[in-house]
Amino acid sequence: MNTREQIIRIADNLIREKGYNAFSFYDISKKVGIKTASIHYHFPLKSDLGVAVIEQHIDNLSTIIEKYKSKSPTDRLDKFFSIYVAIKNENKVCLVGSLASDLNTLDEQVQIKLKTFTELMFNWVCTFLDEGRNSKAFTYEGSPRTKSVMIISNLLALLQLSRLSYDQEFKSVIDTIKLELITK
Amino acid sequence: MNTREQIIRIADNLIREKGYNAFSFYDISKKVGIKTASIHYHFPLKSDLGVAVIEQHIDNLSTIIEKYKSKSPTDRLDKFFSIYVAIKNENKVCLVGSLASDLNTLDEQVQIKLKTFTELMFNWVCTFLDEGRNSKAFTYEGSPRTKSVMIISNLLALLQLSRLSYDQEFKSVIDTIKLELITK
DNA sequence: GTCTATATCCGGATAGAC
DNA sequence: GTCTATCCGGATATAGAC
Repeated sequence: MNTREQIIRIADNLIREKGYNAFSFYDISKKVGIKTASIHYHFPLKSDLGVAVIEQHIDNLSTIIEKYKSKSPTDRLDKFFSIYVAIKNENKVCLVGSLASDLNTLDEQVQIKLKTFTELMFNWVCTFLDEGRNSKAFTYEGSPRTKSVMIISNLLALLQLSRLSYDQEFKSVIDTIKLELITK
Repeated sequence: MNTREQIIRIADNLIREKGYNAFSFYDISKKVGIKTASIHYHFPLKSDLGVAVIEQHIDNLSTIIEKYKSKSPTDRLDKFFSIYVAIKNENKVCLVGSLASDLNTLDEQVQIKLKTFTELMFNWVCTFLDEGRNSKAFTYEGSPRTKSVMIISNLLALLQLSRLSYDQEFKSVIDTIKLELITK
């Protein structure tokens, strides 16, 4: 992994651990082992780094979507859950949840990129919820869009609340979402 | 409203608009019309102000809980929703959602107070969900605790996502939560 | 209770040498 | 591509006058 990629990876972790406005180039410099001025060579502005972090997430999710596009809605749902389980295991929050709270303080480019990423995630979930209902694999009230908002909301907020001592509920929420979708 | 209360009110709004680490004593000083040094007279440390903001929320919620304690579970559910609708109308996020993202950067006293407030909210929702199921007003899968986590998660994250262009879903999510709870 | 003045620190950002 | 050195602005916080 080259320096640029290292910086992105560390920034991503810091954003999801402490928040966008609480992480600094100095934090990164310590972990990468270069000076803050050198980080500016790769990313002139902090917002350039912010954009790059989100683009990395877009790339990763795009790869997952492509890889799972011919799998069953249930498989895609499980993959979706596994993304959040992984974040839970590192005791962080998801990127959207972290940046959404700071939205009004972000540069416009970062806001726009964040909206692109969020749309991608929503469209993916919406698609497999819709297919799943058409194929009778899933049952739920409301439109696929509304249901996707509800499920993504559950996972996003659950990560935030987990750090506030609602740890033990994480698994049961996922189980209940699946139960509601599949049994009825 | 005295100066101290004004400061708390403005800080609350700034936290839910920009995030804890993005608001400053200077922001408040402009709105109150006093200098930053004067704010330190009322709240020596920023964390003292943070604690006071949360305590204000605890007081407000306690009043609501008391006022609604003999009302029906459905009435209490509607009151619960109305809290988030009000926040939505001011285009902000809720206190817990805002502070949860920055949790690891908050002083211990602020973290502890935030946990107290979150517990109060959860216990309230949990109580009327439980009573509602016992009285056959509500039907749902899972424990009252799990369901309360799911519903609070929906609202908390919905406020965050609303600012990212999922505005039009706000009402339909609330409608769907009610539909799922009440019809089946 | 509010002010002026100031201390101190931290963070983003730039210039220019190597 | 990384360094040293530096600038600048912003933020918390304190001292002491009024």
